[in-house]
Amino acid sequence: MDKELFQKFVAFTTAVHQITSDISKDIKAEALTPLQYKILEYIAVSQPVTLSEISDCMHMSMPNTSRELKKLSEKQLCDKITDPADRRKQGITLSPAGEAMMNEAFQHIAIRFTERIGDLTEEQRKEIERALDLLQEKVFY
Amino acid sequence: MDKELFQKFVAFTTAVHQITSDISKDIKAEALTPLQYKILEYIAVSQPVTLSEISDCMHMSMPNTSRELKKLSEKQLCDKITDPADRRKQGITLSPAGEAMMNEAFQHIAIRFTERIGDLTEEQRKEIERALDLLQEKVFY
DNA sequence: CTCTTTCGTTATCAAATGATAAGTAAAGGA
DNA sequence: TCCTTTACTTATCATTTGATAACGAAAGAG
Repeated sequence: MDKELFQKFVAFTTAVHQITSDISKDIKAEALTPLQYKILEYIAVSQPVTLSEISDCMHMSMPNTSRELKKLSEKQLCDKITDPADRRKQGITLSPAGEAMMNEAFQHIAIRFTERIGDLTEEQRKEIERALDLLQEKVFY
Repeated sequence: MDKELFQKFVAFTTAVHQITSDISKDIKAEALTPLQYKILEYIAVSQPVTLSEISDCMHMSMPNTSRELKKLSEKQLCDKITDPADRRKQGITLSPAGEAMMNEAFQHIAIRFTERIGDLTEEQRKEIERALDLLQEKVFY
């Protein structure tokens, strides 16, 4: 019953949400809804992905997932490749245009991130890296 | 241009979003929309708060903020108190019922958090606490 | 070859959220 | 006093997102 630790956890996750939302606020590029952007982000880091996986991880129903993915395909931002081993499944990847868009988005985020930690020493960055590793391994796995 | 650090940052924030969303998935209690829940969460940690502050921090327009807050008031989950020093302003707080609801929500989250870190030693928890403090101070401030 | 299950689609409807225009009331300055 | 700005409200409309029913096509089991 680590009450203090839990409170820090809550405050921390709140701060992470706040900062990432600030940092990527006006990013959601050309003609993308917030949901669509999030889906692209997910595809970008988990490529290749199946529709069911997106549906599970993002807590959305298959029909809605299918609809949004269709829109993304129509915008030429992602590709669907039917799995030859099981033709019901589709491997979804970013298209070259999708990669380009996400790279640009990540670059904007990278710039703001750099501003944020700009005045830290090399030693402090190492510390931060260790902290990130630790938390990701023990808490956010 | 700390590329590796930035990549860890992205992976980390993604993981935090993923885990917090998993952890608080089926929480959004009785007759609350996701937005309304987030607003309550914000009020809970920043009490008392003005409408403009909510509007700013949550990146929503004043009219929409006003509308959602009206709904929350009608549900008796928060109170508005006109600032006697400037009667245009309203200090918004959780009502007793709102406090109760958020406490319950936080307890559910606390339980899942405890499950998550249940098998760690006291020493490891101290480490985690230090890591949270460090990151919050240097990165997510 | 049926039967069932898995993976995905299409269509449709309802609810939540975003955007904008117009208005009120208090505060503050000239 | 009059004018401007700030804080918030009300009303309205468009878009996004969520939920559900019904369907198709491939895979796997018996």
